[in-house]
Amino acid sequence: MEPLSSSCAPREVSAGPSLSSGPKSSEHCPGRQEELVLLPSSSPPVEVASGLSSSSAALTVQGKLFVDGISSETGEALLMEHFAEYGELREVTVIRDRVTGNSRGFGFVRFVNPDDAESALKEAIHVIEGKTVDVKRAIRYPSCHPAGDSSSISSYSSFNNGSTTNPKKIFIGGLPDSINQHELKNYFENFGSVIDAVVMYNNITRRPRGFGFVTFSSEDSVAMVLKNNYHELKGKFVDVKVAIPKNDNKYTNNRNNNNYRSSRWPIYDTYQGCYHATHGYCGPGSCGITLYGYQFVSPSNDPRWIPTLVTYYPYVMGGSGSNMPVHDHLLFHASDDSNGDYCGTNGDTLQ
DNA sequence: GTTGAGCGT
Repeated sequence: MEPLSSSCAPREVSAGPSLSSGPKSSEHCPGRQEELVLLPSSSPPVEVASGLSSSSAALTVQGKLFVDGISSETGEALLMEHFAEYGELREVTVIRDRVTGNSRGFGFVRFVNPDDAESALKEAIHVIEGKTVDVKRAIRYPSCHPAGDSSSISSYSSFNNGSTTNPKKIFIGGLPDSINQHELKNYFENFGSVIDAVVMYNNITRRPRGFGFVTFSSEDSVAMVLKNNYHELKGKFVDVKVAIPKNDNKYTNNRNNNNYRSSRWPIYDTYQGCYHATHGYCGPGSCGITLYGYQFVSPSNDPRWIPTLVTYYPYVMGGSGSNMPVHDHLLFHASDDSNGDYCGTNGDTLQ
């Protein structure tokens, strides 16, 4: 039997003819070109665009949106009718099963003017034929991956392009079953512009699995979110942490052993840092401190420091302090030195 | 118990 439709047909990503990606970093995907369209440097001052400068923008096709969850009855005409409200379209496609011709429940629209796509993305909710659909930037997956290895794809859409600092994505555990992604998004938009919000379901039972993810356009939002120890959604306290990059071997190796959940200091842990309106976030990682599980104390003479509880990963905590000994539960005092360094450092008081 | 599904021609 010949496979009728390979789910993994080799897809060549054809680089655009004249894409000058500039000095943008592409460390998130070693060995790959930044072949996809980047937002112009003169992007309009919309928060969504600016927040995507280093991550999602590199994976998206300008002006193109992925529309998921459309009804099986929804064809190109209805898709077009819906999205034409935002601007002129250059492409509208409903993806169908090659054999049966049935809609696979998603499609693509591409706007002539990418700004129109941004407008559509800003819409809180899209309803087509009475069905709430999920509208996101279309992502071009760079190539096919062997079964079981989706690591390089996942490193695109999650975390922060492989960057080990300043995460933009949070994990929310203990979600009430009744919550949907729009409610999740609404809540977290109190902390900044949300690029994506998902509630995870069991694929077979369709039951909610009790957790989800929210991706912000700015890491500052994550800091703000984590500043609160408690978040209440639909009457239930939920648990918010920095998302572990999925399929990242650095984590999954450990995730599969007992340390992941049972050890005192698992692969990641929570520490206390500070957030300051002017100086920004401060804690291990930004201060070069390799300690974790300690308390970070803000300068008493500057009330603008806000304590913040942050989940972080030990391996992230390198930098200038990577040769420091590792201790538990140490008390640091932040200092305001002549360099304007408000962070706790080697020279700070240990108690 | 609370770490991921999903995107083609």
